[in-house]
Amino acid sequence: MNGHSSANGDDDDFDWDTEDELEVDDHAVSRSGVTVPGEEAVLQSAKANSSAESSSSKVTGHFVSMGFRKEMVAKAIEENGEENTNLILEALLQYSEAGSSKSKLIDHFKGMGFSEEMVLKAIQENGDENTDSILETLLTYAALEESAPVQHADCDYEGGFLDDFSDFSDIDSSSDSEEFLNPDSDEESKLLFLTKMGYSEAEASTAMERCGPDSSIAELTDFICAAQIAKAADALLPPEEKKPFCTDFKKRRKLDYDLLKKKKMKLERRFGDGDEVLHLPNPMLGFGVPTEPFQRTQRVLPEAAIGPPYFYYENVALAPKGVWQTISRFLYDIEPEFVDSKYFCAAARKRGYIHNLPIDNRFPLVPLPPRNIHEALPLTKKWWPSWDPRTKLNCLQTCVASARLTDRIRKAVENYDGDPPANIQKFVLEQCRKWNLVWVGRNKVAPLEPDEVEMLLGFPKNHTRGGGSSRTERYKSLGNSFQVDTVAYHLSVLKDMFPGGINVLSLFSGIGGAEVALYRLGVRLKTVVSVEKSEVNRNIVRCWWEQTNQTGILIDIPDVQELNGERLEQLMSIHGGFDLVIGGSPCNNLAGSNRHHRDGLEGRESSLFFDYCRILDLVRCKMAENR
DNA sequence: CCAAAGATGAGGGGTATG
DNA sequence: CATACCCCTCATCTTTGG
Repeated sequence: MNGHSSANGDDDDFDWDTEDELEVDDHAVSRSGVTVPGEEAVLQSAKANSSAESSSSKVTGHFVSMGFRKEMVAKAIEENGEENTNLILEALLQYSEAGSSKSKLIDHFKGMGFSEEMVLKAIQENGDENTDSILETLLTYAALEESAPVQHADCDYEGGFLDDFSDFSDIDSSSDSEEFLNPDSDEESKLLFLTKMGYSEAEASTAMERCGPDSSIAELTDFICAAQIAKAADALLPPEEKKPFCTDFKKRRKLDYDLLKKKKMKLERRFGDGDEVLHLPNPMLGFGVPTEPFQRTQRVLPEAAIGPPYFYYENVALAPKGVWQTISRFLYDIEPEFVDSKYFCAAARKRGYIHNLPIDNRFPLVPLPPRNIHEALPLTKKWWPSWDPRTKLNCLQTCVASARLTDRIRKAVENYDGDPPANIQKFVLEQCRKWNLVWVGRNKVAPLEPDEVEMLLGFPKNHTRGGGSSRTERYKSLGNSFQVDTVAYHLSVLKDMFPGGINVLSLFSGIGGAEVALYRLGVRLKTVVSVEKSEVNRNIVRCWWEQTNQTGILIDIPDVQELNGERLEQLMSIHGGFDLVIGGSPCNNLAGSNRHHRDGLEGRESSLFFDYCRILDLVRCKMAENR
């Protein structure tokens, strides 16, 4: 996780570098992929280092920047010499505290068919945090092995690039280099800094010329990256795919980026052929829903998956390819249960759930919520035109339609006495489906009100209302939440098992979907430790907790990073172990509606999934110890 | 008058299904 | 091939509160 984790504070604080940082990641991957055709990658970079002035400290710095302790690195270098960074890395992995999770990562990629050597190399280049980058690098290696070797002479930048990138990637989080990022720094110091980062003087000065004297270090390195990537792309891509030179730097950068993205997709498709594909069930009934006859009451859990504690993980079903395989792999290879909440309420919500709960003797919350639009929103029935065939709403999302759109629809429809012509109907229906609009008057559609969303999702009315929550925030929090009836159905098996109540660790709690589900099931909440970064959401849960006269204790923690082994141990010794670890990690880098950063499980927010795993592992270890 | 919070509107593509 | 769908982000405008 990089320095400014999304778990604390909003992204707004870091506007200035977010985009660049992400792009640099991608550049680095593709660049390194091209400049490193064979197995000498590591040696090569080591050589480049030793030719630099203070090679030993640079090697040390490199590994320290990867998150290893300085003493450890020193020990590893002493044992293995500084020439073979591969050996050093291996040694570090062995005695690192994070060794277990790293070897898990290595195993993960080895399981995908990559050689250990390649995997280690890729991890070394990308760090162990960004598995997507690692995968991308591995895919590039694989592609390069297949295709003709790339000429080395083509690239002037090979000198220590790998290590330089690691150094650079560190700049954002290392406070003592902040001065260099100051756009006011004078030209000489910028030049010096760039060369210190390993770029050639020629590159640095070209970049300064092109970007102007006021450009920041970030802009300059971006430019250099783009120049390098352009070269790399030229070498990699067949001539017909080359784009004409584009003078607009930003545009050009985007072009290169898009090209490489496509390339990656192509590779993944080819590479993924051998892999098993995880299909979403159709209809999406999971192991069964209360309203349909299909039901599965038995399954065999992998040995490693069996609790305590019970755990329950949720995320969007329609994630990019491979994401659910990865999630499942990290959660003890349990088969995900994909369920569409349209079988529980009047709105669709396709989600995947991975849990180790029993699946027999489930029961639903009563009363069963209305399952079509007219029952859920009776006032719309009067105005619903016969040519709108919808009976269910689409997924309730975080944003709602603009007034301008509903106005356009009104104008389009009110021109006609009877039914509008087919093309108008098509347009209106398209927009209604896209924005979940309902008919609230003659020729009048409208987005759902927040309290209607609360009802559809199974929350008490006004659950998110007031207490400092704005309208937009309500939509956002609700859109990011559980459908309570669906989750409650899965959790219902706990009721008989824990008549005295349970201790819950609720990660990424949001507005408390899990807590509300358990409460509505009649499961007593003894202790709830709730981790949620949004203060507004924490207040919502706190208010709900107090007004429902809970007899247990609610502890809220704002930052998931705070929940380390020590803190967990403390909590568990005071309150007893946890019976249930529950949470849905952020989906915004997985969700289809995200136009900008649908980066997969390694995205800035969605990568918090790995914190879920980390914490679950810690709880499991401590629970096993105390048995 | 200003700054900050809130609301608004514009905006693409991956993945599955037929 | 077309079609449907998706726990969305960003820049900009508007409102609020001092």
